[in-house]
Amino acid sequence: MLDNLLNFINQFVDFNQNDLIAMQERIETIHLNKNDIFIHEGEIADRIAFTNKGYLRVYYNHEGEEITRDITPLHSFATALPSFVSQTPSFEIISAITECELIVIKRNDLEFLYSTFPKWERLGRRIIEEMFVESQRRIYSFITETAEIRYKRLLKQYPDMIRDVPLKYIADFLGIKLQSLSRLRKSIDW
Amino acid sequence: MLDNLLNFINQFVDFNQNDLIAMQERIETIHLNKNDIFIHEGEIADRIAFTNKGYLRVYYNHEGEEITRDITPLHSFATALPSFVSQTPSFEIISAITECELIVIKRNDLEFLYSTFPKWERLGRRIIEEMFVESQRRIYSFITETAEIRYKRLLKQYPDMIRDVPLKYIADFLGIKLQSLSRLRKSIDW
DNA sequence: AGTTTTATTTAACAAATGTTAAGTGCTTAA
DNA sequence: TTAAGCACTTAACATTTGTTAAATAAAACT
Repeated sequence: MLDNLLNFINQFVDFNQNDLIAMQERIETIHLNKNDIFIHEGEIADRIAFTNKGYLRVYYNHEGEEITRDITPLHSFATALPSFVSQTPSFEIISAITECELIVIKRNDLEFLYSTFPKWERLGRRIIEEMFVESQRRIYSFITETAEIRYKRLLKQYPDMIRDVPLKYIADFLGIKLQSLSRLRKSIDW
Repeated sequence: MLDNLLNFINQFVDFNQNDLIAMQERIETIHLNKNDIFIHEGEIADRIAFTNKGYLRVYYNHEGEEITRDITPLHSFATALPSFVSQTPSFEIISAITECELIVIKRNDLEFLYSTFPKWERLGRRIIEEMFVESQRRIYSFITETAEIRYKRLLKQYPDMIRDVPLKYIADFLGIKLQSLSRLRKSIDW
C-alpha cells in the first residue's frame, strides 16, 4: 500500500522502522472521484498529498477561466504551496482529473515530524529542492523551446499522461491554447 | 556587513547568538567584477551565494547561444542548484552582470550546519520553499500573460534591475528575443 | 437507444513573436 | 582620439500562436 511512497522517500533519505511508524500513525489514504476537489479556492491548505494513483491538477480562476498550472505526475507530492507555507487562503485549486488515491498528511502532523525527527526536515528539504529544479527546467523550456518541442518532451516523459488527461489541461500546461495544441498535433510528422 | 543576510534569514527563522556565530565562522565575502564567473560550466557547484550587492545571472549554452534563465534580485540566494544538489557537473553558468559582493558558503559547511543545527535545516527548507513558490508564479506568468505584461510586472517589481541589467538578459528572462522586447518597449504607452 | 455534455478538430483571420539585416549611439580600449 | 565592440533600435517579412466560430467525435447520462 505504501510501497510507492516509500520508494519515493528512499530516493532522498534512509528511513528506519521508527521513522516509518511515526509516519504511518499520521497519514491517511483517501479516494477521490473524477473532478472531486482536494483543495478548494479560499481554503487554507492544511494537507499535502502523495498521488498513489491518478492525476491531480493545480489551477486557478483567471478572468473567468480556469488556468491549469500543473498536472501532478504519478507518485509525487501536491499541495497549494503558497497557501500551505503561509497559511493564507488559497487562490489555487487542486482537483482530480481522474479517479485518485491519495496518501495525505496534515500540515500539523508534518510540522510535528519536521520538529521531532531531523530526518523528516531533511526529507522535506530534499523533496522541495527536486521540485524546484524541475520547475526551473520548465522555465528553460518556456524560454527556449517551441510548444511543439514541449509537447513532444511531455509525451516522452509521461506517455501515460496523454492517455488519461484531457488535452485542454495539457494545452494549459504547455502554455498554449487547446486549438493551437490540436493544430500542432496534426502538423507533427513522426 | 551581514545586515542584509540577517534580515533575509530572520524572515524565516529566529536566529540567536550561537546560530550567528556558527554561521560567521563558515562564510566568506567575495567580490566579483562585471562578467566574472561564480560557477563555471562543467564545475561541480559547491558554493552558494547571497547577493549582498549587484546582479548575477544564471544561464547556459544552448546551441551556441547563451540563454539566461534567471537574474538574481538583490539580497537573494543563488547557486547552480541541479549541480549543487546532485554534485554532478553544472550545465548552468553563473556570472556577474554588474560588480558584485557575494556572501558565500561552501556546500560542506552548509551540510554541517544542516546536520548540526535543526534550525538551519529548517531555514534551508523555508528558503527553497519560497524560491519554489516564486518559480511557480513565473510559470503562471508564462502561461497566462503576454510578454508586455511580464515586462511591466518586472519593471514594477524590480525597477532598479532595468537600470543595471542589459536588455538582452531581461529579454531572455521574459522568454522573448531582444528585438521583440525593443519593439514592445516602443509600443507601450504609459 | 437516444440525448446531452464534453473532447477534439478544423478553418479563416488577427495578433504576437521570431528572423534577418541594418542602423544609431555609447562605451571601451589601443 | 580613433577604432572596435556593445547596447539598443528599427524595419520588412516569416512563423507561431491566439481568436472566433463551427463541425465532428466520443463519453456520460437518462
